[in-house]
Amino acid sequence: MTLRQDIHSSGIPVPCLSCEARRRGVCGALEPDDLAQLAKTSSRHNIEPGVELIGDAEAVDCYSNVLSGVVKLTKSLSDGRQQIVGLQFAPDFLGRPFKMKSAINAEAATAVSLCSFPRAAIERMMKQSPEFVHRLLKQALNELDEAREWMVTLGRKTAPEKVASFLLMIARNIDSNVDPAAMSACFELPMTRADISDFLGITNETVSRQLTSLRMDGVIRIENNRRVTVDSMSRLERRCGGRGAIAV
Amino acid sequence: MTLRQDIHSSGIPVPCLSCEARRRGVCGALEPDDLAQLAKTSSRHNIEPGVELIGDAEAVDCYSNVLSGVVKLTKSLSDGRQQIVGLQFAPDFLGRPFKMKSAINAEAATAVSLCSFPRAAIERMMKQSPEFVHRLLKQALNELDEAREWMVTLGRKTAPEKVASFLLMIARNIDSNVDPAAMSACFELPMTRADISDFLGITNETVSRQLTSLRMDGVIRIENNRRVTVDSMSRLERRCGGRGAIAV
DNA sequence: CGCCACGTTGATAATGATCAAACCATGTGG
DNA sequence: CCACATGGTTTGATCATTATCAACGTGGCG
Repeated sequence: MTLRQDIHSSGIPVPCLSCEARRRGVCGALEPDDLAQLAKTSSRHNIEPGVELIGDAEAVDCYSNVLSGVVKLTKSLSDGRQQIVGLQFAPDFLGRPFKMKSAINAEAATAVSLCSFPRAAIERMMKQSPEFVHRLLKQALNELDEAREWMVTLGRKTAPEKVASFLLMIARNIDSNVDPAAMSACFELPMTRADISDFLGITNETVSRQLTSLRMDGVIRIENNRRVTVDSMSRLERRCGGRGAIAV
Repeated sequence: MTLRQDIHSSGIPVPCLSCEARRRGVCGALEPDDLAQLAKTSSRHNIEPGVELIGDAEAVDCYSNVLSGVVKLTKSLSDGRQQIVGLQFAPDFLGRPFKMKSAINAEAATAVSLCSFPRAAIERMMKQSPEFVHRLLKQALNELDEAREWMVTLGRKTAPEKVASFLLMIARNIDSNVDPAAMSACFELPMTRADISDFLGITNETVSRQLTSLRMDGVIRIENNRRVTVDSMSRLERRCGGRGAIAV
């Protein structure tokens, strides 16, 4: 009864109540009315690792919130060389407004759950809720910052620095319960060595070598290929190359 | 007479009348009233090459439209390694909404003219004009696409491919009067070899070698270090590595 | 004139790619 | 249960690309 009343008074659709996308994602911009309208057309999906979500040069007919898991965004050259140009974690918004065709490929790196909306529903929401567009802008600018951060890594860091930077980034994104100042962290890598190499612009052999090098030096422990423990975050940080921004 | 009436009825501020930012930039989103309001606080500046526009970790107190020239956005590691993470041409919007401090450095690569607005004016415009936010989103997404395109270049292309890709990008951006299908193009490089190397994640020596290699092969001519003529666009394209997107 | 910043060219070294083989965990069918 | 295939991973040997170091050219400018 209390529950029903809560729902009634707040007007927030039940599946949205505990959704991360409402707390930190784009849905946080929406009034209960808008949210209810959007929720009517939404659908949840559980995706297996490796499944392609958006094909390159494919028409985009839906947008999604990432609720859990990791999605990798890739671009490929015609001779097969591939580059991962972004990773999306919950509660990121997946999809490219204003473009009919996607120029990138989205694929589930881990098991992923999505909350998907038809294209038209998102477009309507963009028309009727300025705050929603505002949120989309914020997310786009964050992704832009991240992309540029990785451009520095791709263009100017050595292989050891690249791998260290990658581990640090994953540690900070995957395990949100680990606070940034923590001494150590333990987590599952969300992708294979080959994926990591496509992310860092190096070969999987080099990734492997750098990981064993970090292991030999006692910076990390590798439990079973995927599971990694960082014993000393500060030592890992020191291997990421110079600080991103020049100290003031 | 007809002209005066146009101006009067449209109510567009005089300096904005022939401004590229109104035709293709963010100001195109604004109604005459908004435009007039914004124009009151705007100021134009001519900047010399090499002048820093936004310092890393510096408070951002104004936003600008690029009216002419090229602005380079850079990020640096503390040991001096530098990466150019973006180039802005007219009529791009310069500045990072929602953040007090810039994480990147903006510097005039060529002579640049700007139309600048105080921070508060832009924030007000974002509140009162949803269409303006809409445009900012579009620009941010375009910059994101470009950044990701360059991630592929940085991570997966060889030095010769990088230099060819760079020339192609410049040819397409600088000389907007050259239609994309043109056979040849002639333009001024907007930056030094060192800048180009910071953009491509290679050394200036390598840039130089690849340029002479292209010159030897008759793909380009180098008039005087800065001035370049591409004799055959198609041959240049063929040296950029596989097509960005896999053909359908 | 000679300085200075930028650019080119050459010789050598190092980083990371490539090729190849072995390894390991996992799942499958005899 | 074990042989065996499979995909991902590790490790080693060798090679290629590109960085580094150094010298020289060139054009503008006090």
